[in-house]
Amino acid sequence: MIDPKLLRTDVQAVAAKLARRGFEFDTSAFSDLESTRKAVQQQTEALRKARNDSAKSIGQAKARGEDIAPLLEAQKNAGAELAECEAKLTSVSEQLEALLMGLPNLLADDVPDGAAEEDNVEVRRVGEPRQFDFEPLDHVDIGEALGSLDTQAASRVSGARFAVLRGPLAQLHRALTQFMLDQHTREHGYTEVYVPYIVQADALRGTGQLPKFAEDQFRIADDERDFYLIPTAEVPVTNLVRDQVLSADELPLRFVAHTPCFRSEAGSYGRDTRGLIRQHQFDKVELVHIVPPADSMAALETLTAHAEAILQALALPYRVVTLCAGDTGFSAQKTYDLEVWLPGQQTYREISSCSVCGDFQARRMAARWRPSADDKPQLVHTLNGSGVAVGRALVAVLENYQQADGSVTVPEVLRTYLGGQSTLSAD
RNA sequence: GGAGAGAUGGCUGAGUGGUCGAAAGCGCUCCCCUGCUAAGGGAGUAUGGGUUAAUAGCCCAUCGAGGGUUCGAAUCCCUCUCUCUCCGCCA
Repeated sequence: MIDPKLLRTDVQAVAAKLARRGFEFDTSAFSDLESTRKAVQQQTEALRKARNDSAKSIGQAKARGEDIAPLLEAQKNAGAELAECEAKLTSVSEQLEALLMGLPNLLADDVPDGAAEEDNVEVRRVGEPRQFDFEPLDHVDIGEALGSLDTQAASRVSGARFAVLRGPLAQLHRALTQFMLDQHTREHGYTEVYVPYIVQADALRGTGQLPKFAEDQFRIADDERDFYLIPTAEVPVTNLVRDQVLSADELPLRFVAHTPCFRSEAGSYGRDTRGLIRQHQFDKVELVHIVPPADSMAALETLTAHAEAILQALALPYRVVTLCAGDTGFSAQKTYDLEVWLPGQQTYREISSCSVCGDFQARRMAARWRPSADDKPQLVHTLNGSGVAVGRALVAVLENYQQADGSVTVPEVLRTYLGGQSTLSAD
């Protein structure tokens, strides 16, 4: 959530910044609502004070043993007006809240202009795409040749956009996950956390998926319960600091979690229908930082470097792009995408997205810290990034390490996780 | 699933329908005293919001959450959530 005080003091500046995203902010609607809120709140509080004062004097009169009947009589109708005002205040506050919750974060100043994906700016390329002396296949063909990727079985069980991995690919998938977790915990100093995969709406509101992106979520609701499957570990992990006041020596917090992620992919019909690229369920190793405000921009570089380290260790060629204004996500101030080279598709595809959110999520979930014992609680800054998406890493390994005979070389760093195997091949 | 107990400020823990935003203790901060990391004395110490130049005052709200009764609710009533104990079941 954008700082309401900033909106009150300089709504035009906010509108101008939001316009960079292509977001049209109706400033007059906001200002009208806000001034109504102010008037109604002041009226309500004045009425409450009057009620409190008179209740207090009734109490005092009674304590002195005086007759309070006339005082009670005078109070008789005071409640109605207050109740009316309170109802109006509630209604106005809810409208204002809804409006605020629907506003995306303000972009960092150095985010490049642009409307969509093609306007993203490449920051650097790392690694050289391999030269093949044969026509490289895409991961679906490789996986099926290995007898390890079975989309038909998945569709029998669960329908489209699911996959079943067998044998070598299931193991490679597990090896990748293990490797990433080990790298982040042992080399990068992260605390591994295991978190719920099912959360309540408040958690999703905290990180920004709700209320605006309800159609992207998988919801589990019946008469008694209402849950959502997590679309990313960012949700349960970032919400670990919900309603907390952390002390300065607890920061920064760096969490890593491996979880499945569930996305409805509503609105992506017909897109990436082949293979593992876009699934309803996929695994991801997620990095989350909780930092003092002054450190958040530097932390984005650090976090991104940690994600890159995974691709470097796997010797996968990739590039880093800064998302342009129009492509940057709702909660982010600034985002770097890591795009891995996929020889089978002759293109770079997103495999990680690293974002700094400033105090946007922290304000939504009241995540705070106290710089020193004398200070008032202040909002922390939050960051998250994939380190990295496991399914897409699997795709990248298959396509980059494929051999002419249909086998797949196992990247060095994964071999210890596969019992020393150096090659995956069909039995 | 059955039975019971509980939810109060950083922590422990009192609390009566009215001067309770809340005793006391601990912790913490500052000051005083003390010749030495002890003891003692004093003051302060929740969060959010409004107003404001103000992290000064003043005002409103908050004693798990939401409703209700009342002139007035931490205190009474209802619903819900969570925690703990015992039994059952279970990976």
